[in-house]
Amino acid sequence: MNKRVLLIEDDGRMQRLISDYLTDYGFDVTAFEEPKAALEALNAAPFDIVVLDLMLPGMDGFDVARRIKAASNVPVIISSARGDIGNKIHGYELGADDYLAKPYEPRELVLRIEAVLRRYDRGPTLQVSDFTVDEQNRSVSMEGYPLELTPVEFDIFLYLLKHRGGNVSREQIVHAAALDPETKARTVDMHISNIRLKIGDNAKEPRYIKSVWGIGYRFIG
Amino acid sequence: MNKRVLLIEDDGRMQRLISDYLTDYGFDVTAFEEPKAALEALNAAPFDIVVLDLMLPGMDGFDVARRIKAASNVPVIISSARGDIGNKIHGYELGADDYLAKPYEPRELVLRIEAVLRRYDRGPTLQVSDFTVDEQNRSVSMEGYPLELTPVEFDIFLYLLKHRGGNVSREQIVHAAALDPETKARTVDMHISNIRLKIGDNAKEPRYIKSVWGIGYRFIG
DNA sequence: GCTTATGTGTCAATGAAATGTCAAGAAACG
DNA sequence: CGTTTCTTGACATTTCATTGACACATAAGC
Repeated sequence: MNKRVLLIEDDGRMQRLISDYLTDYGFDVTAFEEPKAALEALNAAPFDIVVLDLMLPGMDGFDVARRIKAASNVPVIISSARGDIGNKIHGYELGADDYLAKPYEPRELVLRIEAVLRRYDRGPTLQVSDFTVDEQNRSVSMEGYPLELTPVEFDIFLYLLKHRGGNVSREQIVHAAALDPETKARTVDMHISNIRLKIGDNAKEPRYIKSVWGIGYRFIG
Repeated sequence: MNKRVLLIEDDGRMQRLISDYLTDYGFDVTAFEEPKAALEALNAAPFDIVVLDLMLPGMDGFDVARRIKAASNVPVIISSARGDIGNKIHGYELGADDYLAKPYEPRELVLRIEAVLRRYDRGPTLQVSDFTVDEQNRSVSMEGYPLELTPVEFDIFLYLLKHRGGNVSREQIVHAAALDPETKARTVDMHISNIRLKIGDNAKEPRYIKSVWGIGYRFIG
């Protein structure tokens, strides 16, 4: 099954060139000049990846990228005029998965697309201690066996893993899991308690999540 | 305070290029061609991030990465020859915080470094005598081994370290640890006593915290 | 040197505060 | 609706902070 590419590019000549090239390399390409139409298409049918040209008419390119990322978690590759460093930074902040400066070789685009898709197929797995985390899929496994963490538990656990070795306050945890800032300390403790249950840890002799009195918690690898 | 980057790269031309570029962007760069020397430097002084080139002489790059991660929880960005996907996966499994395929734009490296550092957001670490203090994390380690100080003990110890060589009164300590101003002298003594226990010091022949009769205490480095 | 007043070290008891977990209910989800 | 997830109060438990008590150390005066 060919991968489906959504191409948003206003220059007709360029669009045809890229489109043909990608098709030759076995992609199914759907191209739009209008970002609005592209967004509708994205809602109507799933795509595997979006290639977005930032120089677009009628709508700010960043806005398009933001909408795409808000609507789905499809990977996005942004292209724009060479040397536009501000855009480059902005692109990454928007969560673009790769960035390509114009003019570029079509072959380069193919490589980037393949690289990004590979990353997505098996999301960048974070490996810490006995745990493997696929951030894209929001899944965690422990020594190969999947853990069933709730959304909040996942966010908290991921935050702890990323700060392994360091102390993490309850405030940080509340923020990391996007909880109501007014959330009580006991709530965080409860989530930790539940996580500990699921990973077979206990508070008194922790193998993974240690309580730090007066501070919060710490993941010990 | 500039972020400190430890660069491990065996190609001299490349090393100079990257080094200069990072310096321009406000990083303090220490570069090594030999991984062994780099590991020693890492033990001697704290770095905020390590940039490691996998193609290294005399030692397997993976082994270096493993040792770095084993020795400290400093973030690591790995770079290696393009398309070496096996390495890429392997890199992530080692706990590398990001991966960069060669050849890459120096600017790209800067972006990745900033992204990783943002994720880590470590407070600056204070290094005094045998102790390393992360003020932000409120954690202390002694010769690499973590100390378990209570909140008040931490505040007091930090204050002593910051005033190493100088005398510190009980009143100052009470103030520094945000204790009730009415707190009795004996309370401060007790905290000092407990701290001394935890750092293996004793009152009579102090190696770290010396009592100054009639005045208070002094940290002797 | 001896005495005395005062400072310091640490034990042990107490009270204060943080944490672990239960269980009940509220909120989100399908 | 029924189920899952999230939140929070309640209570037990743990850990910490404080302080008096008393031994010991130090400085100053005689």
